[in-house]
Amino acid sequence: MTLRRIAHLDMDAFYASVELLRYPQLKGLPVVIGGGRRKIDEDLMLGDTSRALHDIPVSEFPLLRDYTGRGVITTATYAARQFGVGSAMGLMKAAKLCPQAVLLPVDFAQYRHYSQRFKSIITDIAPLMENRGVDEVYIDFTEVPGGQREAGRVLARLIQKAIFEDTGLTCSVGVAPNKLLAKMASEFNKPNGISIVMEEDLQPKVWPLACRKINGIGPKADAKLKSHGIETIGQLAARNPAWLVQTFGNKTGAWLHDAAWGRDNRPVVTESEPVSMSRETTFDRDLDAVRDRAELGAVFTRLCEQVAADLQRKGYVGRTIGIKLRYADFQIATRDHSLTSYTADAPAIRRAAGLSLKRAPLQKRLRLLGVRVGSLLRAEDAKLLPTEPETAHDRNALLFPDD
DNA sequence: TCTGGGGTCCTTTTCCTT
DNA sequence: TCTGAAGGAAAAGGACCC
Repeated sequence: MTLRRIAHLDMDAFYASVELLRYPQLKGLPVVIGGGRRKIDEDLMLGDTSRALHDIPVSEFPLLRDYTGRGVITTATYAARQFGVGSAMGLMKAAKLCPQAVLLPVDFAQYRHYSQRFKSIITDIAPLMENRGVDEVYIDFTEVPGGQREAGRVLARLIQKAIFEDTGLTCSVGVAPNKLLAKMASEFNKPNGISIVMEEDLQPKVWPLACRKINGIGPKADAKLKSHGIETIGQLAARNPAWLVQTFGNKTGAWLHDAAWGRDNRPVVTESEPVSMSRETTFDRDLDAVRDRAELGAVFTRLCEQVAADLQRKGYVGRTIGIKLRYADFQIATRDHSLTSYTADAPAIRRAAGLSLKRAPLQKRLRLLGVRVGSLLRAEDAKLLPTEPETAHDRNALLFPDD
């Protein structure tokens, strides 16, 4: 009998593990990987190619105590977590808790490299794989030879072993009848574990868990559930679906009910097209739209150039150009503007983004500025479309001088 | 000294057209 | 010509995830 068997594979402490492959001398020390400002890169003597990375003495690594500026922790090693520092914490706050921690810059190129490696190992064994970011995937075991043995445990073990032998990295795998349960299962046995969940495990294994463990229930939904006395998934499952729909809306209500009963028929999707691309940056200090006009204009232009370059490199064009502002008080405003034709051209994006920016409130000081291009189309598909000339109005829409 | 960056998806509001 | 309903697209905001 073929049962639907879906696996969720999650790399264990991915960023930190990759860094420790490069810098084994840091093993066991508190290490924090930081929300990257260039200063950390300058501090770390990566430019010195005369010696191997593993020969850099621990004493030469930058420390959290020496860091000044904005940013958050992306990952902290277990040794660092002992001091109470963890993901999403401000670096300045973390420096108080654990000043002696080594601070490494986020190195996405490196993580992407290892990401591609472990994913290609997986698809060699099981071709139906869905990407969920750098360190996570779903895999459809159902039709893979051996995918049914021990309800998926044998194949999960094989994949784990193949990844470890090639990269030295460990991962945790959950195998279940669907993505929802597989995602939960992969957390049951961390690190380097395998967890098998069957339909009949719902009540004993899943219902006692907090609602927050359902992928898709975040802090807001969890607080609302709690306000109605719903703490566990079992308590959620016990609620009348009509009441859930009435309280949370049509879509969310029905979804909450299904999720609590372990029902999910989403397929494993092997490829998908991007919907938008964006670039954003947090300033070293909050900027004033008037007084810091020149600086803002320069950053604005750079963001447009970056997102245009991203589009061109990946072969996409878009027609909805938007901006995002985060004010000093952390309020967010977005504005966007749809063009009549598709573009990946930096000046065109800059003009359209300028139109959007003109419509946003600029009284409060700004903490972050972002530029986004949406309604994407593959560049070669867009060539087939008729084009309309831009209007003079669009052309004259410069808010900030171009440097 | 709080709180990054890059995404997706959903809901609500607004605006335009019929 | 005015008004209102209905529906779709675009815009804005928010929740959530890695």
